Amino acid sequence: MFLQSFPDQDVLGQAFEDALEVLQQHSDRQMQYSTGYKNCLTVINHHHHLRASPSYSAAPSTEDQGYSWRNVVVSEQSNLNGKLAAHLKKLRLFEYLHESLYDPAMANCIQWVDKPNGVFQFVSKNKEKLAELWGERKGNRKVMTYQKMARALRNYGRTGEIIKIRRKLTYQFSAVVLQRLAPSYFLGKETVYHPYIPSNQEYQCADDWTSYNNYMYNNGYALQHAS
DNA sequence: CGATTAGGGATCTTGT
DNA sequence: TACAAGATCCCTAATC
Repeated sequence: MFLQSFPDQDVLGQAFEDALEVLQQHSDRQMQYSTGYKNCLTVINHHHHLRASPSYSAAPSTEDQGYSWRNVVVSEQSNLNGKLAAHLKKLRLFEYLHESLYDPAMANCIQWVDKPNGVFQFVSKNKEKLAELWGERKGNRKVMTYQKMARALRNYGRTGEIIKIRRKLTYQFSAVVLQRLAPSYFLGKETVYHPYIPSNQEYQCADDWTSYNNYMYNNGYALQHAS
């Protein structure tokens, strides 16, 4: 549904260039990123003016009615040569997590469980490291911990950006968030979103959903859903 | 049992 | 000033 309004290659390329320019101009502020790709992705996420507004009224889910698109409206009203502040709105937690999921360097902290459906899982051993980096990115006074980060994550449960999956350290992005942040969105591909439906059957996934996880959770998981 | 993980109320902080 | 989006603190419960 987004395809009609999706920018062509030239426009997208220009968006990347503009994004880089924005980042260079503000490299001393929030944009303390490690790679150019992440920089571009984050900034371009905010180039909503490149898309036609009707896309948003066609949002497929009703669960996110509570989500505020105020910032989107602000972005639509601005342009790259003008109100940069609108594009530099604070990075949000779910954006950071999504970004990390595409960063190979973070694979030891967070990874996809079911990528097409936005299901991801923190790595128990290194989840605190991810939280620390999140805190550093935000420039918090104190060290961010997984416990505090998870508290923010639980708040997403109310607004629907991310919901908790009944599996250890596992969460799922909402369809809207996934569409908004997924790189495939920028490549002009559509993705079909399937809300996570737990079953007693063994979870099958092409990713690293290995015997370790099966060993850890399968039994208890089945029991939980039997009740 | 002890360590993790999960959930949520209350309050504070920061930026718009 | 009001509100958003956490951040922080803290306590309890469930699970491993």
